[in-house]
Amino acid sequence: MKGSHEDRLDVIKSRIIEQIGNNMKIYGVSQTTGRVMATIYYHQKPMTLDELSEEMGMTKMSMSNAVRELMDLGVAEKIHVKGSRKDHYVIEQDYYQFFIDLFCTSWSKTTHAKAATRMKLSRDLEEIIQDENADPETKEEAKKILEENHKAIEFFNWINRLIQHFESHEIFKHVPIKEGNKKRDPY
Amino acid sequence: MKGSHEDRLDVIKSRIIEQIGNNMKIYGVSQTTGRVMATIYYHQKPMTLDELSEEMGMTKMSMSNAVRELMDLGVAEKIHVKGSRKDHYVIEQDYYQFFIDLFCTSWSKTTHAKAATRMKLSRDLEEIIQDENADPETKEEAKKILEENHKAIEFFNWINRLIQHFESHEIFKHVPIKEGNKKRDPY
DNA sequence: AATATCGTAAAATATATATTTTACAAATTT
DNA sequence: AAATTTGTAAAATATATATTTTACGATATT
Repeated sequence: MKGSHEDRLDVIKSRIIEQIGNNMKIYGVSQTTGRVMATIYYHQKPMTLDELSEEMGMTKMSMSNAVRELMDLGVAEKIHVKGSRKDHYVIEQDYYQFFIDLFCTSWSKTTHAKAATRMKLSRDLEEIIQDENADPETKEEAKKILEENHKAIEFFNWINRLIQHFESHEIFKHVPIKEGNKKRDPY
Repeated sequence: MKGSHEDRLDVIKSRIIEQIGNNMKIYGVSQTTGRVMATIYYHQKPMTLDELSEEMGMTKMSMSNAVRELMDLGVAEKIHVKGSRKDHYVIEQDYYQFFIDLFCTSWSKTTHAKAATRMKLSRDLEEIIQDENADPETKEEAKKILEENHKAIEFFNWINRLIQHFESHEIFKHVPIKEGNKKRDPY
């Protein structure tokens, strides 16, 4: 009878971990990576690749890939535990900061490069528009695209400002975390 | 000489479309769907599946899948053009509204269901905690998970409020679109 | 009513992604 | 320095996703 409760708890835990794995897919990370993240989170202590491998029944290599992805996203950190040769990994504990990290990493990754590309294309378009030999119809279309490009660049700038709005936690002033978690304030 | 400018314009156009296709991947839509979206957008007129198929060099079936995905995300709309039997598709023209549609659709899709699951699990945990036969250690862990669950539910609520913050365009008060596009106001 | 057109479901194929296996360099212990 | 352990790259395999082909019902046209 005693064991059945533990079993139920394990079921609950694995369902939560599974759910988080699915959730993470919208952030653009693979299900496995999401599960690794959740596993470390619920373990409450830093974990090694071998522990993860054991716990999840997958190869160490997969775990290595997953934690790298998490570190790239800025939500996992490699820490040294003295007495052990193995790398240990910890996960951002704050849900909101976690969200911000994921959101901002994936967004800022694109905007800069994309805006730069657009600007380059805008210069090409300008050339066509300036060229006197260019066919008027072509020029007309170039102008339209140039305008679109301008709008796109403006939009990328807005995204950047939005990222800042989140990173600076300004957003919480306008969409407050209602109750609890007061300790996040010091950020 | 005249043709070369047109060619250059085509290159620019296809690069932009390609870029948008890549961009969209972070929103969780496939590259093809992103390209379809960009193709319709830059075409400036409603497009049919056959036109898209022709333009993109892919089967009509693929186009059908893509536009359905876009409609599910709330960024494309099927319209009737009189005189034609074929369905025509249009794309949300406003970058910001487009962003909001994508963001909110993908987020709200998860939160409701996920919060419900968590609440159900919380009730299961309560049962374990209340049960006098349960092992104290197990109870302790159940309490911890229950608390985590509570935090998660609170977070989902925050996400919902965040979605509202975007859908209501409140966000623009705090992260304004600097210049131009004044016509968006009436939303 | 017969014929043609349109859109999409279902099955088949092709492509991309995830996972494991194998191999090896770098660091650590003996 | 030899042997062991750790983490990861590269290649091989397995799995999932995207795309096309085929087939067919619904609607419109003749």
